[in-house]
Amino acid sequence: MNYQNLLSSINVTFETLNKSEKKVASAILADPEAATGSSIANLAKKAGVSEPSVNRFCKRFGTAGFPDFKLKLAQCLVSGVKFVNSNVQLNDNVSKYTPKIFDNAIHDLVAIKNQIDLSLVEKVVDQLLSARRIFFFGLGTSGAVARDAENKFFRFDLPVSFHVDVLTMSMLSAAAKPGDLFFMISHTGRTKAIIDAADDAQANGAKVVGLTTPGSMLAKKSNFALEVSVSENTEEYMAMTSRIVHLVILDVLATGFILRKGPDFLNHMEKINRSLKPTRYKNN
Amino acid sequence: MNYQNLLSSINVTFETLNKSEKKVASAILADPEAATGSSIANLAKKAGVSEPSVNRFCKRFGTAGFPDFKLKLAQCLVSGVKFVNSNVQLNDNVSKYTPKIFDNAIHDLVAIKNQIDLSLVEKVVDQLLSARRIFFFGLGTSGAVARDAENKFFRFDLPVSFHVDVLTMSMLSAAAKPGDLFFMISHTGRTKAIIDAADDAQANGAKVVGLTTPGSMLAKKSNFALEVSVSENTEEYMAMTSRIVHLVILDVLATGFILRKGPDFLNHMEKINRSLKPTRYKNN
DNA sequence: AGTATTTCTGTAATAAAATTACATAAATTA
DNA sequence: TAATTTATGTAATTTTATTACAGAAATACT
Repeated sequence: MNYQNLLSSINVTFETLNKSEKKVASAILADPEAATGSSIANLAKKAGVSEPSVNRFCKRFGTAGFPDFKLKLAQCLVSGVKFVNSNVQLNDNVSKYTPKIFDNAIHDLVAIKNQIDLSLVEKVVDQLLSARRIFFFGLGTSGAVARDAENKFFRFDLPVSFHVDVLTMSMLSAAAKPGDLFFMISHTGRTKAIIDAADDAQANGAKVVGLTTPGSMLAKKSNFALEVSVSENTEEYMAMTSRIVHLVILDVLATGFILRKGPDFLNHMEKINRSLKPTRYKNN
Repeated sequence: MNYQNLLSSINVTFETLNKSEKKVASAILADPEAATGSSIANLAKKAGVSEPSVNRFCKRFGTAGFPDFKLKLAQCLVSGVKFVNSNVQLNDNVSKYTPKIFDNAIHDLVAIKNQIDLSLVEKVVDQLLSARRIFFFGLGTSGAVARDAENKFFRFDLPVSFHVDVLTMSMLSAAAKPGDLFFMISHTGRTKAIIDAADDAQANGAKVVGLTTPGSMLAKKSNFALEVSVSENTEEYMAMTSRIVHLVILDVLATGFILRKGPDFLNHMEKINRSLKPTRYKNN
């Protein structure tokens, strides 16, 4: 049992628990923080079960006993993986919604970190290295991600551009050539302009990388689909964690690119960084 | 006492401790992991002191007692361990650097989540609510953040724009008026164009919010400084976690804004979301 | 349906752990 | 050196957790 995910273990196995264990689980899930601070008697009372039931519950989840359980629970709370009850509610105040927004982002990053297909990352880095030109396409929120990507990759000494204009996308994909890499960013993976451009680019022999939801239309049409699934219900209040994950994945790809280029390449980038000096005031 | 740094607090204050406290401190520092698992009797024996001495030690460091101390110690170990060894190395392969990039982002989000000044968040939300116009300014990486912010806030039924052009920034800040809100995004907080614009805007009676590094020039010049300090050395390979944190903070602000507007506002936003439907292919 | 068997859960006893009150020892000050 | 403060340990008390066991509930099997 991985104690980093003690809370989610409880969540996942909830239905398989028996009556009193369910009561204990509910009491803990309702307020995990509080659980780490309370005594076994207290928690038993809160859950409406006997103390030994709580103790048995702890052992069932692979801990030595109640104190050990509290310890592991406390640790798993720190790492921020508190994805229980982290939906923003209409009556939340600032001290409620703020950690929730953070927790959602953290939770999804942890999840994708563990799920990401490393060999696929490697393959996409290969593509980036061998591309003759790179285009980043994105609309709406993903437009900002595309812009961020361009801001990173233009330093790599090859023609990179980002586009948020559907007409430009049409023209570029119509004029695509082998050796071109079209990097399509779309959370839904259903944006018409992006899909159409992916089709055209591929028909013209260019390669398409899709950064999108698993199984989406874009994922299916991409030569390389970087699939990112995030928690639901972050959209209502527009805290879309998918774009956060997308940005981090682009960081990973950029890092992979630099490492493959070798140490000499760091000099090239240092040159670029130095150029920023005159745009800044000196410290203090 | 900040329990995130319990271990380093012990380290720092070590010399000021008295004899038996030093013994306890040494025993804990020698093997903090073990300390989290042992009983007070055990630790007392290991340190060569009495049990109440251990108990007093715990209270001195701001914890309720020994069990509470163990809990906080365990928590600080979790975040501390991750902090070590998460720098990308030149000879890292994909399975090494990928989790490191994720861990850096996760670590910083957890840190800021715990540090963020909630009353300041509330105040900035107030400003956003009462602003007549909102401008997001950012350059380079922060330009993408500014764009993302605009993409969120334009839905809020008030004039919002983002700018990445220094001439436009000059003109807008020169023409600033009371009621205008200038939201300046700059990781370094030393970008000349941004600082100058902040000065001008403020001189003209507009309010300035700065999203930047603690104590930076921009922080000092802002009416409201959202200060974000992130781990060093994420810049060399350009995985700048600061922008990730900035985006999440903007999510928090947007969420705060919506919640303050009340449930009716969700309808307004639903209308906006519906407008996207024809731009997308149907599922499957 | 009714009995047997297994699984679950609580009570009460026991054990372990932590805290407190107090007394003595050490250090500091006058 | 005596007075006072501070530090530390002993022992008692209290709190907390665990165990052993018995009765209840659920399940399986005639």
